[in-house]
Amino acid sequence: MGKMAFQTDVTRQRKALDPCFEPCPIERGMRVIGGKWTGSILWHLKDHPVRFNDLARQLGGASKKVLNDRLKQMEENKLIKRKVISTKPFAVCYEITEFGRTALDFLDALKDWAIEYKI
Amino acid sequence: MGKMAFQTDVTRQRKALDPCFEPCPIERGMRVIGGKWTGSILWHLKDHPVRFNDLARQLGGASKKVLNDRLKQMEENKLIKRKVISTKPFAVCYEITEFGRTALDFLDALKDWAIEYKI
DNA sequence: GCAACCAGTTACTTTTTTGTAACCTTAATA
DNA sequence: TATTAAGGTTACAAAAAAGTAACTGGTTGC
Repeated sequence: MGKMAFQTDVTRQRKALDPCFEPCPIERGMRVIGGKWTGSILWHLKDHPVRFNDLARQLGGASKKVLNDRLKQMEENKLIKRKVISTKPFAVCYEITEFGRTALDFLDALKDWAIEYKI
Repeated sequence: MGKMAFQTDVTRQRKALDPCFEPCPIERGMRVIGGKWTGSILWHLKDHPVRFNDLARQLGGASKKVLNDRLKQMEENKLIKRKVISTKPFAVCYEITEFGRTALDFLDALKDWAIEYKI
């Protein structure tokens, strides 16, 4: 109770003493892992690398453009890595990085939560 | 290896056998908890109910409209509850629900993750 | 030769989300 | 009496995200 930064009595309010002007860690984390498809993509890569068109097929709803945008953003954020696995028949795969793996625990928790509460 | 739903040999690809046409649990969960400000709002309510304008001040960056939109959406999703605590001087507060509380563990994990990896 | 597959890219439109500013009613304060 | 605060709402503009469809260029199989 003593740690409250403002009064919450009904009749009178003080100004908040500690507004968070910059996004807090939860907000920043969400911007990395919370984008549409981001979690799903990471989840699909957890067991083995996956190739672009396979990913597109597995993520039924995402267009190539959106998928490509998201993959690039995730590579920038070091969650995944793009690898050219063959040049003569040109082939690419995407694999999860060690850093990407650090997010799997809580994606797993999110998955369980969504299932448990029928979201 | 035997559980793979498609071949990943370099030269020839089969169709993916199990595309997820509807969003998977991770995706659905993100749509509930992953919206901009959603996590932060829930976090600010975890210790005690907070009033509308206090929330607006604490979340420095969010406008009243955006905050209001998000609060309504969160109430629809049963994460929070709006309570009129006084009518003569009209006063309202928002409090986290039991269901909302079930998301706190995972938000906590996200917060630690964001801090640990300097996101 | 022709079609199909790979891994995208490009241009464009549509939709969704966010932000801005003004306005509203009631109540209390200076 | 004028101002401020609470808890919003409204109309509108701007920006961001998402979707569509066509197209590329190389390779391989029929």
